[in-house]
Amino acid sequence: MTNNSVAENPVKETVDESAQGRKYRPGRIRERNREKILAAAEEEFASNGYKGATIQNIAERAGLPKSNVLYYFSNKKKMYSAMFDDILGRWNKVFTEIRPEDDPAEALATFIRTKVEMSRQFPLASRLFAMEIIQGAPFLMDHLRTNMREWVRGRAEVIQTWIDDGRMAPVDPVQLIFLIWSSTQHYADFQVQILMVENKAEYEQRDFDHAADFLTDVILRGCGLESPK
Amino acid sequence: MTNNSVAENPVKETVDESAQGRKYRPGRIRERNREKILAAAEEEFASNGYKGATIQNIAERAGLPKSNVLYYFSNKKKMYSAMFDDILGRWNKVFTEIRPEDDPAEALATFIRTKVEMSRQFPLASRLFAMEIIQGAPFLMDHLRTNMREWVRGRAEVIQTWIDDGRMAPVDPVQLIFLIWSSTQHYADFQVQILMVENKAEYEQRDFDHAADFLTDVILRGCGLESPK
DNA sequence: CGGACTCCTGATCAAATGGACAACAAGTGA
DNA sequence: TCACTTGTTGTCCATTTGATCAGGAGTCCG
Repeated sequence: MTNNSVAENPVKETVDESAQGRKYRPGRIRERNREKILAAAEEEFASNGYKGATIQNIAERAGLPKSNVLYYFSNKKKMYSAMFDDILGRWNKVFTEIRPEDDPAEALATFIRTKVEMSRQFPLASRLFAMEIIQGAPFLMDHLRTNMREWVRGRAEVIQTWIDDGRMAPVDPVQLIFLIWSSTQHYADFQVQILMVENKAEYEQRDFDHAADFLTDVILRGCGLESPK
Repeated sequence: MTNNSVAENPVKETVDESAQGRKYRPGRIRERNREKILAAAEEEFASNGYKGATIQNIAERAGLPKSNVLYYFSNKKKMYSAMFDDILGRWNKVFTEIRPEDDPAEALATFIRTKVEMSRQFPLASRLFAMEIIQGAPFLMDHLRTNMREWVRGRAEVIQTWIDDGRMAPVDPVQLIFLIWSSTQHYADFQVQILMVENKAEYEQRDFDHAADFLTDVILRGCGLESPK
């Protein structure tokens, strides 16, 4: 019936549907509980996938009775969508702009570092996104088709002008974006594997710094650029 | 009770537990149905995750009654494990060996191409693996801790000797393996996203060739190497 | 053909789960 | 304090799902 909001407008402010026609301003209670629930939902959905996650578990993680959770999000699907609205909103605020007049090396380095930083700050978001895509993106299809496609094309064009101006090696710009995307995302998504292989219990800040250094170094050189600084 | 075989020995021949103490040679029927079921399981688990997958759906995909599926794999967990045994076995057969005396450029190029080819040939396997890791690798933990760790360390050592001999730029070998891993895996795991961004309906062979070319080009140059041939 | 084993499957069940609902509590502005 | 809105929660239910089981069909071999 009410179609999920992610598909329609991924970044809009998510107004809770059960507050329709209100005359009172919605108190803090609403906001606070919404946040608690969404945070719990991120954990639960990331650990078990959409179908595997249960409202009961989300409720427990949030420290609320199941009925109360269902009061805020009338069903599982809406909760999942609201969660992605949240995530995509957070991401969009951080996503780097690049311009033709920027220095290629610096711009790419910033992009890489920003994405690694996002893997550090929002690992759950990254994993949720990955799981959605892997499963065929039933909820994010529209977002990919519109916003994401435009985003990639925009950056690719800029990179292409850099290439045309002989400011970097002639590499496929779209592939380059995928490369940066995947290699940075990897630190969040495959955390367990990385930790296991390196025999560590958990990440430290310097692991991310080290990763970012390595990636900028190799990828920039791979593009015929000198790492800045 | 019977612990999952993946953890114990990822590559062993998976003998079906319900054929114990047989005096007759197990007919082809068994083998054929096992394969049908495991293929169906790959699809179903990859689409819905472990918890989201249902035996009923797997049965339908395999064209068998649910009871029959449960005759071959007495429960869901064993089916999931058997599936990973299968996958890891397939992978291990393809996994590239590298030696100190190899040419770095050629060895790395081969590695990259092999992994891209695996993304093309076994996209479901790749996605299943990714989902497992993202969800914390409850089933593959032991595999990561032993086989995978050794595998990475072995290759990293070889790469390090290349570096020590001045045959390539001094980059962190383990990070380099992660980079290759993630960027190649990406073509299978994020297929939907890539197709959507590039506005294509499905992959063609040349997409993989193009991707492999791009990755070898950029990564090798990033390691201070010339692409071979 | 007959026994021994493998293979197949419909019926059945207990547990889990998404969600509806109604009664009740708390907050809010006049 | 009153009227009205928002928030809370226990109870209940239909469905789904993993798994069991018993009986029967098919296959193989002497």
